[in-house]
Amino acid sequence: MVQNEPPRRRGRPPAFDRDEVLLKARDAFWRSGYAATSLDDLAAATGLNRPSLYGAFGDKRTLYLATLERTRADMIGALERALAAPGPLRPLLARLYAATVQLYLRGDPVGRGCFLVGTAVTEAAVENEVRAVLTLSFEQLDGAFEAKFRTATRELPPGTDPVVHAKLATGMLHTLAVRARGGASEAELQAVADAAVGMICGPEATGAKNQHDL
Amino acid sequence: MVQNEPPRRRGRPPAFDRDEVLLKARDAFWRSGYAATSLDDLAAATGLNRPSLYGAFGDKRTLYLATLERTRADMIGALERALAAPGPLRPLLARLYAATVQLYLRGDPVGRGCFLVGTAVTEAAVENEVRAVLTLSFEQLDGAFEAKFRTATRELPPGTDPVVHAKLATGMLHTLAVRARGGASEAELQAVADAAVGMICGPEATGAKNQHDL
DNA sequence: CTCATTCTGTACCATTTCGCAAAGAATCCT
DNA sequence: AGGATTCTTTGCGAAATGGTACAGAATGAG
Repeated sequence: MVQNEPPRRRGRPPAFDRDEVLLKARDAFWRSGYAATSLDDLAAATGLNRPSLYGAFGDKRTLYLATLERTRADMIGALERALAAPGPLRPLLARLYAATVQLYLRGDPVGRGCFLVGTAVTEAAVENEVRAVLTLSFEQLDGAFEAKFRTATRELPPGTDPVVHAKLATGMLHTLAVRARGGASEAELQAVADAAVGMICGPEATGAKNQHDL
Repeated sequence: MVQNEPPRRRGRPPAFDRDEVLLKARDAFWRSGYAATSLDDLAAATGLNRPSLYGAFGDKRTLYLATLERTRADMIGALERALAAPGPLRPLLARLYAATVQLYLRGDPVGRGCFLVGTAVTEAAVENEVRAVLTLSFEQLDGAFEAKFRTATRELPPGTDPVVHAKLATGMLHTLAVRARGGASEAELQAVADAAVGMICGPEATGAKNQHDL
């Protein structure tokens, strides 16, 4: 599928790895948001100077859209991989949310949360293309949870609607993202993550085989 | 309590109402976010020119903090009023979330969501004072829900922990805010709101008096 | 080797942005 | 009325910002 023969460009070869630069640019946006990140910031963060950056990715807005789209794809991929893991649902979700907490906690001096929620949500009200990425990512998050829940109805509270339940599961990711960027501690975030798992799977069965006994 | 005798300032009286200006400035920030809103935008939105704005509220950052703090106070006030309304819990929460949906849908061309989530979350990673307001507002949201849930345990699923449940209830506000700014339709948001109420109060009892029967 | 091609780096430009100085206008105090 | 005080307005200026022109460097083609 993939062409392992890179088609030998003509002139001087780029001195940077396009993918690395994209991720470093994303980090810069992630810290301060789109509007507050200048081209100088991006140049410093990536190691390229402005004209090279411009030549490789176009203007600031286009570069930002590229980081957004890249992140959306990464995120959905990671979620689908996590949801496809074997084993019962409850620990699977516990791992998923715990990993999310760890991701959102990264940053200095405070957790940066989710790149999309932390930067694109602000721009979305004004920038249609940003909003489109956001919309798509939310649909895909909801969709991935929904598909998983359809195949795991026996591990969910009886009468659960997978569509509705999926929106709750995505919502828990949203609140984790927002809280992390608000400076919540690891303990707080983990408490929310635990609450999310309990809410989705129902109260843990401790001894009694029917979880709906008092 | 309140001094109804306004203490007669000395010189030329201001030609604007401070509160109105603050709300108009908030609207400007609400649309485009903090960093993307220039002083000229603020001047145009409020009707004041830059030096007047500066004289009345200090620099852009201080003005933004004032709008943030004002919004936090308004929001908590509205939430506590809604939670203090008489009557059973389920319709109370339904009204609360439905009103939130309507608020978050306002905006053009797309719902602006929550002012705090839509603008402060981005800045919070870098601006300590912004983060402080955000932290406080989240604590107060959690706290208000928790207090209500403590007095309404009989209307919640058995074994519910008010502290944990409150975080879920706040989380539903977060996802509504984020989704609204992502362009979600009224129907989508209302579906999330309904899901939130169902999640918090447990499955609706239809006919059977015990909601835990199948 | 020479030339075309592509990337890099310096320098530059136009615009925007924040902030302020200073003069003019409206009100209060005496 | 006259001065003190506070707000408004015009206009300025320093800095930052996004973007680009152009010369130089590194590579492939012939």
